[in-house]
Amino acid sequence: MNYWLMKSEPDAYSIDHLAVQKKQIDHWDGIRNYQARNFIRDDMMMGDLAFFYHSSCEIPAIVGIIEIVSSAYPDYTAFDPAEKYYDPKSDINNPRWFMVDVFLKRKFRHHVSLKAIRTETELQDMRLVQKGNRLSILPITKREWNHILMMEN
DNA sequence: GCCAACGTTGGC
DNA sequence: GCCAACGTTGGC
Repeated sequence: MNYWLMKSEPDAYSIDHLAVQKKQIDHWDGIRNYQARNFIRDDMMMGDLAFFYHSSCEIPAIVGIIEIVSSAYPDYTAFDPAEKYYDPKSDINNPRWFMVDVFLKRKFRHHVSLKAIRTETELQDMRLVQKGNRLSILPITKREWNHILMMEN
């Protein structure tokens, strides 16, 4: 059982987009970074929990909790030239990119902003607050997970 | 819109 | 394998 943080730009896909999906389940597509790909393909497991993080927006923040409800499978949007994240180098017989399905467990009553996270001495080791971090999938320790849950209240 | 920090690409 | 050029991410 692992903990993660998963980033999405709310203009492209926010937690409310997930909330209106049937059964509140959707696929998490568009990962086009090898390190993030390796995390979801090799380390992510069904039952893992993740924070849903809004990036590149007015108030970057953790906005809810999602559960991983599939194992990793090929990201089929990479095969479709009409898709934004089409990648001609991803072969259907040897897929380069993967995705998982996620289920919305709950939206936070109070968002936990990046700004607030930066002020917590207990969270200074998080890659999220370190300089130059661009990874869209980040592992989180149980200690960090619990601390952020505490910050919500 | 700016820009720092990466990651990727491709010539050599 | 090196590295300059280029593209992207994401906070501010």
